[in-house]
Amino acid sequence: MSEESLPEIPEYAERVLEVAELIPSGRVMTYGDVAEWLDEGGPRQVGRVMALYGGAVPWWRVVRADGVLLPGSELRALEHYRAEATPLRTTGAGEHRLDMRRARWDGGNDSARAHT
DNA sequence: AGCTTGACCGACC
DNA sequence: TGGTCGGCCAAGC
Repeated sequence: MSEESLPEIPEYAERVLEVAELIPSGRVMTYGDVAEWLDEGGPRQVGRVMALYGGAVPWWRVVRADGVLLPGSELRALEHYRAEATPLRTTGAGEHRLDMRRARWDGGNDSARAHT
């Protein structure tokens, strides 16, 4: 029998979304990191998935490697980062960017991480 | 069957 | 600090 009659979401996409849900509050993962964590696809594939189905998960926790806020949803993202106390940094132009060195999450291996 | 596009990345200058 | 270049992988036209 058929499994689902709802809009078919590729399994790869479901995995990506699953990882997005795993990212703890106040932390972020890059598109590339998610792809590596899944050991499949690439940053662009993850980006595509997020563009299509990201609305169903904490999309603001999946970001670009350079820490630039999601174009078009910067304000929305910024609100979340502030609420979650995600490490941010400000550029010379006064633009808000993520402090990737501190905000980047390795996937659950940071239990003993510490440094201020 | 080939070219363009995209919520990308790292290296270089 | 910031811009450019080449590489990357899949979907659309």
